[in-house]
Amino acid sequence: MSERSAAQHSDMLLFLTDEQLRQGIEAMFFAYQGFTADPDRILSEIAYGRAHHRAVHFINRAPGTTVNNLLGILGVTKQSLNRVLRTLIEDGLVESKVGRVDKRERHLFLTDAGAELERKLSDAQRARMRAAYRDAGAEAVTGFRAVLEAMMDKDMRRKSRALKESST
Amino acid sequence: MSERSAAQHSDMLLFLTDEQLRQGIEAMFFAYQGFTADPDRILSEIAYGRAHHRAVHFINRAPGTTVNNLLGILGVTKQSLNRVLRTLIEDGLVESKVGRVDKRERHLFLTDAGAELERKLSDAQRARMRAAYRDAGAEAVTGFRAVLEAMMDKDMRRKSRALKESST
DNA sequence: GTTGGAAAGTCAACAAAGCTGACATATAAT
DNA sequence: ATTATATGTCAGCTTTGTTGACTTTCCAAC
Repeated sequence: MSERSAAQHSDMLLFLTDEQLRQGIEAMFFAYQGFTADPDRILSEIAYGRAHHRAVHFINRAPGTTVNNLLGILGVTKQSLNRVLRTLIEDGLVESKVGRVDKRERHLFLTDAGAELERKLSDAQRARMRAAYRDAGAEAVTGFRAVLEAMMDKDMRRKSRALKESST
Repeated sequence: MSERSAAQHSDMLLFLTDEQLRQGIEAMFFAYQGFTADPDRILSEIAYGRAHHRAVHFINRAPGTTVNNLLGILGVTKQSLNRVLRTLIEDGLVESKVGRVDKRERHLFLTDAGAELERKLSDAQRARMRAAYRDAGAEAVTGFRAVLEAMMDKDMRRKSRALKESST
């Protein structure tokens, strides 16, 4: 291996040094704080938490989804989800309809009020995401998405893709 | 504006559509699950949680840091951090030394056992990050980092940079 | 030099949201 | 008929966040 190609080689792998990886880990941590900060502010005003946000987000994204399906996406237990869902239904933000083909299933929908909350939360979150995307540029966004995809667990990647495809 | 440049223009801005932004938001959510999955598994075996991981991580990163400084980095209340710190000190993973110049301050250090846990956790997390970086490639990593930076709150970006510089 | 406020840290009590386990009900599948 | 699945619920526990009250220490104004 010539000196030149050795240098290129180490250049190419510089981003895999422990220090670079540590910085990536910290960036992920700090960025996630920012990512949730705006919705969290809105939620705290109405005595809801992040768990409510997640439920509302994915019900909006896949209207009519079943409880079981939502469980898989969120990666929590049914007891935990149920508590959140119960308050959302009581407060008239989510509607639960018995399945027509399989009556054991409950299909979840946002009410108008639920859709309004979803919009408010996701407007705030998208605004930050949009600003970040714009600052970083289109190419950076492609890279961002590629790394995030590669960081997911395999089954989460599947779920993420299923959601993307369902919304085309 | 010619048709061609109009097309280019809309191409360039395609990544700012609501649908693209939503996908970015979901990717961030799913990726964060993966990001924390491996350390979480290790932590659950020893009856610790994510909060312990974060404390140990940043004490390792900035040995001798004060409680107050750590508070700012983690973005939690001092009472919340104190509980975690107390168990870590009791279990002999962290050492708290009264400040010499200002005796109100406590300076935090990892013991050997603490450093060992930190290594175990961060090895697992870095392995995933390394795999993601390798899959996505060096260019993607640059983009990834740029978007994350842009997504942080301003003061978090400052703290993140301070940490990076301190470790050179 | 004393004192009064600010800063750092600790203790207590509470809340959100995760978890396990046990059990009920309705429906579907065999 | 029996068994399996989807959902909901109760009880109780854990982690990790919160606020409020308190101690110790420092510093600056008087």
